[in-house]
Amino acid sequence: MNLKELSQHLNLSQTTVSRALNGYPEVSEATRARVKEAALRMGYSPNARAKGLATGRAQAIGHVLPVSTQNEMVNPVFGDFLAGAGESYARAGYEVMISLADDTAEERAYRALRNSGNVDGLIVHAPRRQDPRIPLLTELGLPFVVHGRSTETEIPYSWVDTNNRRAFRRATEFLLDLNHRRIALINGIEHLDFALRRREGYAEALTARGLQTDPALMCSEEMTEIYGYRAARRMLAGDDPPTAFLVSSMITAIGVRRAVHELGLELGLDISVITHDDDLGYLKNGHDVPIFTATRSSVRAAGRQAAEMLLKLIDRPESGPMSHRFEAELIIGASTGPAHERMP
Amino acid sequence: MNLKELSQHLNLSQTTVSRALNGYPEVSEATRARVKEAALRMGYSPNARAKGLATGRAQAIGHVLPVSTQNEMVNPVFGDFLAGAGESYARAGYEVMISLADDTAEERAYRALRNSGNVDGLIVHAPRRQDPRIPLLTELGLPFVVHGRSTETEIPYSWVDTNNRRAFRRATEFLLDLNHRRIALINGIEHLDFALRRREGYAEALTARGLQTDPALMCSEEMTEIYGYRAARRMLAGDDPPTAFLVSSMITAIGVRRAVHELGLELGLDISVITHDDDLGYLKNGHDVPIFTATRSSVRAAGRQAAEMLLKLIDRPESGPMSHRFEAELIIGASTGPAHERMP
DNA sequence: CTGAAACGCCAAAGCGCTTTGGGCGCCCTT
DNA sequence: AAGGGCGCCCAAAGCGCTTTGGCGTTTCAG
Repeated sequence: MNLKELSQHLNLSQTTVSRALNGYPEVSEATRARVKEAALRMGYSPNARAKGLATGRAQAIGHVLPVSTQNEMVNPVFGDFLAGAGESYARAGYEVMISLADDTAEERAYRALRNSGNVDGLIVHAPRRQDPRIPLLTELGLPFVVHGRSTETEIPYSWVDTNNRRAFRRATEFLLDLNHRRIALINGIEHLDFALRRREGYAEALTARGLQTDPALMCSEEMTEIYGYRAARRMLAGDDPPTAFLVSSMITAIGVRRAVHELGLELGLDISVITHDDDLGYLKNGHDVPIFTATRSSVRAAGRQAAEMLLKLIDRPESGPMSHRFEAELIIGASTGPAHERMP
Repeated sequence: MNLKELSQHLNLSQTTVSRALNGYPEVSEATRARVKEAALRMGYSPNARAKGLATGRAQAIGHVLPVSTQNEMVNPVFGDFLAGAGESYARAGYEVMISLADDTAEERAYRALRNSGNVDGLIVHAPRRQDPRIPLLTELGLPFVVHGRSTETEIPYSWVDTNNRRAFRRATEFLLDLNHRRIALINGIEHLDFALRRREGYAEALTARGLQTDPALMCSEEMTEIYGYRAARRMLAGDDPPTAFLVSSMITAIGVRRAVHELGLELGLDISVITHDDDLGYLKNGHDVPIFTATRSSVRAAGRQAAEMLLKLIDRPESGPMSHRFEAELIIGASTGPAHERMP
């Protein structure tokens, strides 16, 4: 059932049927009702490609997930981000298109995506420092919102981000206030911008108290459970081990906890842990008593915000680069406590 | 840059340029080379919508994630499934389109998706018992592959699934062999088919040994960490508590472990736990020694398989309903041990 | 040397929709 | 009674691509 058939069935022109369906005023309410009823009854719904060709809009948003060869995993945070964004998209009648972009042919992929006309705008995930995608997309004139930011990118762009630096500075200060001096940082991959900022916040807090960062207490990898486990085991086995860990994700913190338990130590008593908490649907940080002391910032809310922003940007591109920064909340849980000496 | 411009630039017709680019034989290799070179140099890439209109194929696959109002979370397994499927899609030049389908207007949503022409086929996630989407999609003539199966659906359809029943039967038998008699089942939502089958496997194993299922030892909810924690706490606090848990996901098992530890009990010693393990990228079940005894089946592999199947089905629909069943592997980890009495 | 087949290319129609630029009645005004 | 305005509707062009049918030129067998 297409427009032509529907219009023939109604003895109306395609024009009139199209206008009736799309709410244009040039058609009487009587025929509009008649058309709508018939469309519903006969199960008519428009061909999105044809509509897109004619209007020049795809009614779809692209999400580009960088999947490099070393970094094959899809960030578990993505699902929640999408769930948040999806609400806004659905309300505005937009679809979601996912591109798993191999980062070897990045530029060509983005150019092709623009030319394809498949999307009206996109969300850029996992920005790096000086991310080349930002100037590229700006040049291509494709509206986009970055989830995160890109240090050392001079040109203006739209973004939604958490104040990662401040969150990790605060968390570090909290541990310092509890008299911890050997604080380890189990960070995400540091060519990603958020991880960089977290390290900076951590380092700032230490320096402000006259402490040095210790390379032996810092590591940077993909945020898996195993990574947290191994890093904690390794560091705790060293001489002059840390008394506290600052961890980049709940999943990784769970690995740290496993290592701590295996060594017969107790969280919050022998070893303190603060983690960042994205407030994922399937991994809530406790209900009444939080499991971990954490810097919490809902990735779902970020998704919602980014989507709203992008839709606005598509609607009125001149409304210029926008940005929104979420402040993370410091949640005090049972995984932190005052530092004290460990038995050797 | 579109076809017309490119062809004018080359002093060729659109026909010839199109054929040159798409590998048709009616054009000499000399001009083909010339055309390809120019296309590359001038950054030409086709408009997917126009191409789709003309060919009737969208070169895109839809993934429909049911997002009901109670069940707002996106299954964390989805990312890995997509990563697996994405490899196949990319190789065949297909894009991915996500629909977060509200299950209230399911039928209309699927009809509209078909009419929209946005996808050539789709993957159905989270099938339920007697899932109405299967007859609907069959009637619509849209190729699809179900990730999972649908009990009590009579018409044939294509699917990729894990042998959930057998996996949970084996796991239960393993616990029974270790002399456990009070075995709890912390299941996923049982209106989803996979959870149903798991419960059946569990019940079968018990009945085969002359044991009864005990409603107090069975529960069914969304597979979050908190759920595992609460269920385990509640059951362990009851009189005649379980000595073993059979858990539906790693995340939930982590919640169970947390509860067990909080009660001062030790996994594998006081309490045994077997979990299903989807082999997620960010949550590997150990490296040398598995954390949990588990029934493992890679959801990524399932994604790859489902994608291959769907692409084949799109290519030759008459190649009929296909199916592939993965057998889960029973991994023996440190979370299980012989049953013995607990101090009251 | 001729006719047919093969080759290399082109013009134009068509995919399903939107949108421009009218056109035809009818009512209201003057 | 004529003119203007408005409400309602239509025909046709166009979005960027593929594909059908055809046309001139070579090539090669008979």
